Amino acid sequence: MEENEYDFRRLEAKWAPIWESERPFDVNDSEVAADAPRKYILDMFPYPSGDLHMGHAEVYALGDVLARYWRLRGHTVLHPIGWDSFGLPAENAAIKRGVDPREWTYDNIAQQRASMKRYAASFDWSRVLHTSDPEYYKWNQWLFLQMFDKGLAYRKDSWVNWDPVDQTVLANEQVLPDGTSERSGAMVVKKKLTQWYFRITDYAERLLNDLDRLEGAWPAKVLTMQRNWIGKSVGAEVAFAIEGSDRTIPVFTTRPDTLFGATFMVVAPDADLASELVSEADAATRLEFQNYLTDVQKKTEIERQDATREKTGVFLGRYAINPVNGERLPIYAADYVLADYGFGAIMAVPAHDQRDLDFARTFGLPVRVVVQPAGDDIVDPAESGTPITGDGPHVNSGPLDGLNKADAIAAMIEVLEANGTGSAKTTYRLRDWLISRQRFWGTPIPIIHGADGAEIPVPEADLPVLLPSTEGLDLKPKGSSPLGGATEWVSVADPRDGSPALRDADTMDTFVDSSWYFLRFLSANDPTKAFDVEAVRQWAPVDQYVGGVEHAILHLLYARFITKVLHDLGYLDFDEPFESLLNQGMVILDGAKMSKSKGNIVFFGDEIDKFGVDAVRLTMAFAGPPEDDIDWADVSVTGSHKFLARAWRVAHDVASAAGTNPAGGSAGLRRVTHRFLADVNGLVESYKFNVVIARLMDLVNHVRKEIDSGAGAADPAVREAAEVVALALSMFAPHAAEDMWEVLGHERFVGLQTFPVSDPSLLTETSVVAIVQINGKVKERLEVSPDISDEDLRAAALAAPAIVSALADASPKTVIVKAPKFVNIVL
RNA sequence: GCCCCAAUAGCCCAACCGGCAGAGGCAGACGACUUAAAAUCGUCACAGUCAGGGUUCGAAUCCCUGUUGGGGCACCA
Repeated sequence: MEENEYDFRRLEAKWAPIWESERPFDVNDSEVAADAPRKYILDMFPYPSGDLHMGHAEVYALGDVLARYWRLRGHTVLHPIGWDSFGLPAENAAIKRGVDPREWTYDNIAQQRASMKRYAASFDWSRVLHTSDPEYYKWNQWLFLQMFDKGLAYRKDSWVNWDPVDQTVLANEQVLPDGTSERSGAMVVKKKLTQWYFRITDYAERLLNDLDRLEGAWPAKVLTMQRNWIGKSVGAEVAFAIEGSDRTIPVFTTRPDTLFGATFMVVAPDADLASELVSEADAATRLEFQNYLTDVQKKTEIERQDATREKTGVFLGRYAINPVNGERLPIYAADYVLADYGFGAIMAVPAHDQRDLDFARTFGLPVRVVVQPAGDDIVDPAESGTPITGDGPHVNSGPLDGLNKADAIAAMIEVLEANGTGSAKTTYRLRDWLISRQRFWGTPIPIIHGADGAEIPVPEADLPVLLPSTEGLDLKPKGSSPLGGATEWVSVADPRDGSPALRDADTMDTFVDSSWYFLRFLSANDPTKAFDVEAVRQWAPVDQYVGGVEHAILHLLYARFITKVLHDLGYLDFDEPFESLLNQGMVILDGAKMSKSKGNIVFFGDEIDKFGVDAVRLTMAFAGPPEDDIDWADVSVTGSHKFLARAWRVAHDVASAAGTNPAGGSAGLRRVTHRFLADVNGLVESYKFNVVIARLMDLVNHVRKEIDSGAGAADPAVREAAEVVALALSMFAPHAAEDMWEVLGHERFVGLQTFPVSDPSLLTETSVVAIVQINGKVKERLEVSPDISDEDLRAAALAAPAIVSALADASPKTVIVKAPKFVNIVL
């Protein structure tokens, strides 16, 4: 192929080695001026399973647009990349093939890294990290110890989510709404196990409140999902005495004002409380309860969550005492009450709660109305089956009678507090983050268990606790960590006195790894600390984060949490990690998600081979708004390729010398060029990459026209336009843009240039077309000066022959004038 | 069931504070170049904005109702 034809293969072969050796996008902190404007642009790092796919192609194309944009705006941009390389797929692959997970992982990383280089994203390759490197996970262990020290990492015995396929526990966040594992797809079962937790619930209120600060900078959808997940609810805690017992049952309610309407009490069958209460009942009741509990535990999550199914439960043979009126309330166990929310027990107010009403109607329990909204058609809930949930004056409620809901709630809390039987209380749906996993390929938990049961942190000097060799180790999931089988590794001396002790054999959830990696990038090669506080001060928080919405809750919530913890520990002076967030959509095909089983996969490598890196990247950005899915069947990579060829040819046609003063060039073309410059910032910053490209195409069309039929290739305005095209195109198609820049006679690198400033004096038109309407219908177009006054335009419109004849002798009622564009004559 | 978002040309998508529905692309038709084709260049056509109602001098844009599609939540006391 000749050198004057656009050939993406030649351009890729030419520029890749130059970028590789010159490293234009590496950031050396010692060379960045203290007052240089900086941007930290971060793309979610990949998990190394196989080669890159089209989803990666999209994130890294879009992230790179933003990174390159900020360089064009004169910022020093940090744009790092690494690999999230611990995790189950490596381990499962290793088991299947009998190899070390390390091998599988680092082979995949090598492959992805090569593809990533070929993709020419402007990454700083000097800061690459892999979370499975001891140099990285050492600091994971350090983080764990910091949290352990503050009581934020702890072990407890609890019902946990167990994935029977992967044979490990899961965090709540990893269980899908249908009760399956987001990893293996298996139906998750509950198991009672002792596990490590991070105390994220301590941060629930801040995690919720600080979402307000992200309003507008994060997608509204993500904010909503996080708010839902945290699930704050405000109400009161009420203690019920139990007849024949010294203990009380605390319950949480959002409606303490309805306490006089409580007619029974329900505890979760799988809560310890239920067993405790029933233990003193008669044998028949105990047996009935046992059978019920067994039934409940056999239910899948889907069955259990079906709100439409008939309420079930058993009477426990015990009574609670209503603290405000002394009434005896029978206590039931029923599975519509959850063991791990609130206190695992509720007061039931059937008149005002659908679930309680359903239960009461099934079991023939009394229903007492205590809120009576105005209106004749209020039917007894016991009859209608519909509870009264609206506001209204309270009745049958002693001191609360006549009060509305808000006042009654406040009054009731006062009563409870005065009696010492309750208080205001807020609960959250969010539970503590279960971080231990019974698998090999993760960060070992740096704890030693003494013979006396003490949990002893591994001394910081002994970090990292390295994963043992897989030699002779059975990685097959068997319900306990494979590390437990590494006898030599597990057996250690107690740091306190040298007596025999055991290492904790579990590894950490890989979401721990990714919860702080953005900090590690800032000093990725520093062996002495997790992150450098000075570098953090310079770069963090992340200005722009780019990645998939599938991490809306998990990763983003955890990263926010860990950031706040590190803030509180004094390491960070900010407490939100990501200032703004862009969620890109998915790449799909023919309306469906690509999947191996459906065989509708578009392969990254194939597309790049066929059309070139630039065309694929351009297509990703041009397809539509970034948050929308891209149907690969709807886009034209060929079209992108054609445009790149067209743009590239324009640079070749330019006949003026580099440095030519554009003044005096075609005013029309200069106006288009400067309009583009005036608009490009706002467009990129509002993520309208597709519009930027459309405008760029428009600009190229104008230059083409100018070259072919206007003032010609020597017009300095043509050079000016071609240079702007090269600069702007560098955000999307770096090879083509870099080559254009060279052809235009400039020193490399186009990606390190800055946009010229738009000259406002070039933007104004010499004349504009004003439309004249009569009753909203366009009747005439007038060519007028752009700075015409309302009065002059009005006069011109009324004097226009077409208007005069259209009006005949009708006289206008109103004339609305918006100079210089618009006149509407209303009759 | 509840909440949120969307719907513009055959297709992907633009349209600022309400002011001529079109920036760009794909697909299409025609023409130039060519022995021919590809490539390239040029020209053209195509919708009245999901439906119905309202506000307004004027609505794709604001409000209401509905339809369709997408997403989130859902026995959380």
